[in-house]
Amino acid sequence: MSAPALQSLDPVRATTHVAAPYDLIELIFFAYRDFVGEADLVLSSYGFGRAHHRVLHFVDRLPGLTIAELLDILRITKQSLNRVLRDLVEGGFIEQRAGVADRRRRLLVTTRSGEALARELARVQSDRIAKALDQAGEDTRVAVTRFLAGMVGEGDRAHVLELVARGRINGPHL
Amino acid sequence: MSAPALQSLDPVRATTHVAAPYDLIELIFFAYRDFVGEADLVLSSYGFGRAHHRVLHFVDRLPGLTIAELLDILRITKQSLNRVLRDLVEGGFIEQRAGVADRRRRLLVTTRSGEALARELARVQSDRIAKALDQAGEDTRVAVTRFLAGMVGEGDRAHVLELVARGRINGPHL
DNA sequence: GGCAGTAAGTCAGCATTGTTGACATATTTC
DNA sequence: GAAATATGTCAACAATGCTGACTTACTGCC
Repeated sequence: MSAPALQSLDPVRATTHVAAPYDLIELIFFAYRDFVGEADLVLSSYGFGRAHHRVLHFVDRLPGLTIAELLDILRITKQSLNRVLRDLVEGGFIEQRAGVADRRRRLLVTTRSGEALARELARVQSDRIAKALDQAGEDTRVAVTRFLAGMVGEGDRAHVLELVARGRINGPHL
Repeated sequence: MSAPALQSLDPVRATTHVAAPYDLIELIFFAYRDFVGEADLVLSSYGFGRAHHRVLHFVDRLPGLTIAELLDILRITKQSLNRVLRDLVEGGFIEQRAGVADRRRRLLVTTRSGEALARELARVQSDRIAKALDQAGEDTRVAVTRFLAGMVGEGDRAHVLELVARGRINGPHL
């Protein structure tokens, strides 16, 4: 926090407040609407929805992911997860393997076609992000990355950053 | 686009690609999940959901909004909108007035309690944004605003920016 | 004045994706 | 062997999208 006490000492701001970032609240809505909307179009041609996308994405990025870890990432119930996971497995996009150390665990991995779909979806989203970063100018990427990380709940932030880094280690996927 | 042709001329990048921004794809997911999740908690104590929030928010920000404009913002069908709008009207959070020039139009405005709820929800989201901006350092706000605007579909961007500006004109709401 | 077009409301039914609760199975750990 | 753990499954329900069809009220225009 950068010197919050200054605010009440500043005569101009003493009786007023910092304007609430309504522009950002609204831009987050519109940006997210269009960001996921474009992927939805691709997904619907496969008979899948947004929930399938999330599962496929994280399995592609974190091969060997378990059900428990996925539930923790998505914050949904296992019944909801199982419904979409079943579609993906039956469609030949995801495979399950028994864990090595613990055979109760199901390690999830993408098949060739699952990987292809995940990458296709990531490409349309990456293109949109790349254009937005490009238009926004220098240093934007670092600022945006920090901002988004700061938007994640404090208790979960370290875990999220670790997951994102884990995904990166698996390579740029290109 | 900053000199995309350079990429194929750069010997280091000639056979490879720019790494896809997987970190940003994932951070957008986690940031949005927690951003709306916190508001959902408040909403559920009123028996409302995310869809009610969106309607209430934009009506509070753009008093006198018509059904047609709201449908264009939310990109849902009038049947979906009507379901949640009816809840908000019956709950005494939104009022409808006949249009002045065109009496077919319903001008939507928040009641006192509707305004209070809208502001309460905006406050928790503003607080999260303010903290994230603060942690991310100087110049972040401009960069993030530009980035988010760039994420909006090109065809809709001018309209979105106009709406956001229109909302701002109504005052800082504090 | 009457008629076409427009803004909005409504009914019915359905899909996706979230929820609870209860219970089953396989495996590990103690 | 018993308890705990990881996962799967059945059933029912809620929120929020959708399509299609039809109504009502009002405006604009010939």
